[in-house]
Amino acid sequence: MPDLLEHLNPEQLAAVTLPGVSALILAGAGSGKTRVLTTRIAWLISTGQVSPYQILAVTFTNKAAREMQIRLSAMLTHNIRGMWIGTFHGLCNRFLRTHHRDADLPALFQIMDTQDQLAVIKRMYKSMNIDDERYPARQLQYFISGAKEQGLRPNQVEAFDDYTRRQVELYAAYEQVCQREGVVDFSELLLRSYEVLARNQSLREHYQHRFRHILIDEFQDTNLLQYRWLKLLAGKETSVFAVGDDDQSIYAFRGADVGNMQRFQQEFAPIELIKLEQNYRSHGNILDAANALIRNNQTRLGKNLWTRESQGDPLRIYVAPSEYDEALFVVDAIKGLTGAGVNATEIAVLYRSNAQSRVLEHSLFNAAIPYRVYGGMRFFERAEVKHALAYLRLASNPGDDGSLLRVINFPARGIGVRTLEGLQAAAQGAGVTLWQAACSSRVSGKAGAGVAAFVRLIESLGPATAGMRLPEIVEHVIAASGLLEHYKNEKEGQERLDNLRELVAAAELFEREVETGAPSIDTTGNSDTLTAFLAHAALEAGDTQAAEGRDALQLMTVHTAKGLEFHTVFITGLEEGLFPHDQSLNELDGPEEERRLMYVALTRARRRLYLTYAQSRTLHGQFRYNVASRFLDEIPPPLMQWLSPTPANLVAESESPRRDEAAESRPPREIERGPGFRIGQNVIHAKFGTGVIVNAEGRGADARVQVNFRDAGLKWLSLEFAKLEAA
DNA sequence: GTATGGAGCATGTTA
DNA sequence: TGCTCCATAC
Repeated sequence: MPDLLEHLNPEQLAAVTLPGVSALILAGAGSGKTRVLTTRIAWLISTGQVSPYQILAVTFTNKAAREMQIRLSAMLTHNIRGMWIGTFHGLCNRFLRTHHRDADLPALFQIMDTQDQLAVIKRMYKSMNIDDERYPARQLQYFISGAKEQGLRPNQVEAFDDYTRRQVELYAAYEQVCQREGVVDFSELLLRSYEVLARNQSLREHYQHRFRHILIDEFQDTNLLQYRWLKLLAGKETSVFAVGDDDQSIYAFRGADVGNMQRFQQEFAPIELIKLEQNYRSHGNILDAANALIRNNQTRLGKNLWTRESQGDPLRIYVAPSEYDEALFVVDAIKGLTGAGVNATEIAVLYRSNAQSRVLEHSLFNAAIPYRVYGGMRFFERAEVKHALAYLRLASNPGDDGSLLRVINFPARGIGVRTLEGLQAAAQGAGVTLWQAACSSRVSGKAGAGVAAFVRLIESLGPATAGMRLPEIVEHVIAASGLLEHYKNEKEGQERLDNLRELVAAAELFEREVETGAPSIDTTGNSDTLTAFLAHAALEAGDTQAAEGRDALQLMTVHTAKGLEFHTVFITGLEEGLFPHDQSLNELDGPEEERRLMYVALTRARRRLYLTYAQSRTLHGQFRYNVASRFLDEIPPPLMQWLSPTPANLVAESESPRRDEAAESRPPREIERGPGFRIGQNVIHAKFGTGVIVNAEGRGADARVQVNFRDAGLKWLSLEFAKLEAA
């Protein structure tokens, strides 16, 4: 058991073994945050201070929750099933399933994702004759989520103008629809749990007494409602252990409130404050650059990362004339790196906005470099998967109008717009759900036959699948609904069929995890595995893209890269207007949030960091010239090595001569190692023949030259491996 | 019920 | 520039 605490540095050890008080752990990037969190839990349990049952550990992403569980089960021999560990939404789901009566929800309530939520709003607009131009559905969706994340119900939202008053009315109407249909959106999970706890004293005291330790990951990302939820759960005896990094707060735009860190210090006082500043990830130059950059922010609690590692390479800066040249540079550099033995999965190309990936992808494709792009459509969000899930949801809760509308005529059953309008009118008139209206529908003719067939189909699903295992149920529903047949007959249906098969596989995996009691799967309070699976599908939307090959290069936005690390990182598009982004500059705290974003980007790299920008770029069909990002000016020049001087920075250098170290930041005219190699030098290569050196980078073992061969064209060669001879 | 085209539009994103 | 959404036409 003491070996749990081995290899912890003094600050980590202090944090892990804090006696039962509340604490704020300021954990810098790469400082072993997850390790501290999980080791503390393991320490609390293995020293017998608490049982797993008394611990609540909450994260933002399923991935983080899973990682915690995996690490914990490696550290402990205890059964941790009784522990509450998961995402805010997952835990609230568990809570509401158990206390659905107190929460005034049906036992089989369904969870809507953002797509479903938008569909509900649009449907409501139609029945209320709302002008979508004046009150865009998307905007109302933000309005509702925003209000809920502040903990506000319609009657609590302050409205000083007619427009807002109308939005509040629509918010109220939306709530009625959801309540009638037994569906909840993501923020409702939290708000509803919060309200149950706030209103029900005995329940609240039960949980406050139960949870002796509450641990929160990524505390800087919490919103106001999450903060208040935690505060309600924490009793007098509870110690709250909040881990976060204000410098990595990059989600203010979706409601995260760094102010929670100050709030926590005041309202949970007295608390312990521990800073984890030793970084175990990056070389010194990378950290120095990150520290120097973030020092430009005014509002921060203050931290300075340091490392025992060597300084390492300087940051490599490349200025490209256009985004195409930027992409070509990245491709060349990657070829060099993988050629020198760096695994492609250990290389990440980061950008500020998704639109930038296209040019990069194009060049990578042409160069036949396998890559993987993060972001975009996720597995459980695909249309065919959602169709299948809609049938499953109807089997368990036919009152779910959204699911009914999605599939009542898919595959086509001859139920057209007019029939549907009739059904909707009947439902509205009688104040019932569409399903009830459909059951008592007396539509005649073909449409009537279609509706009747649909009703019979849904009604048959329950009895037909009784006693089946989850994957069999899913398989049955896919076939009985006609989805299978439909996609088989569709020309481009193969991929959709594959996804449906994948859904059966997902059900299989899910069932296995339920049986083996994997703590990530939670069936507490669920009446059956199907309901749990449907909640799982909504709460964990799955991966964004199937892995394309094993050794694929990683492409993603800086936001997506948070929490990850790579041997080599390229930060591209470092231009004013792009990074920092134009639109952020008008926002309150926008510029500082952009800088934190850059800080996150820099600290992803372990060994090697490339910063690139394009002097010109076409964005949204608009060609424009750009100046270098301010962030490049905020990194001390001695830490940087310019791989391609631009006239601009040559001028700058002659105007203000820099210290001696600045010599490193100029492109190397002489290439160390290999006698007398220079740019412009003619060389001979055993395989490629004769050529001329046109570019060079790196020193020592890293030194590489770009040679334009007469026959073989442009090639990057590592001086260490390639046998080059002067001609 | 599906195909086509034009208008409008364009940060970041977890559950 | 490229997509998403909606209206219109078949």
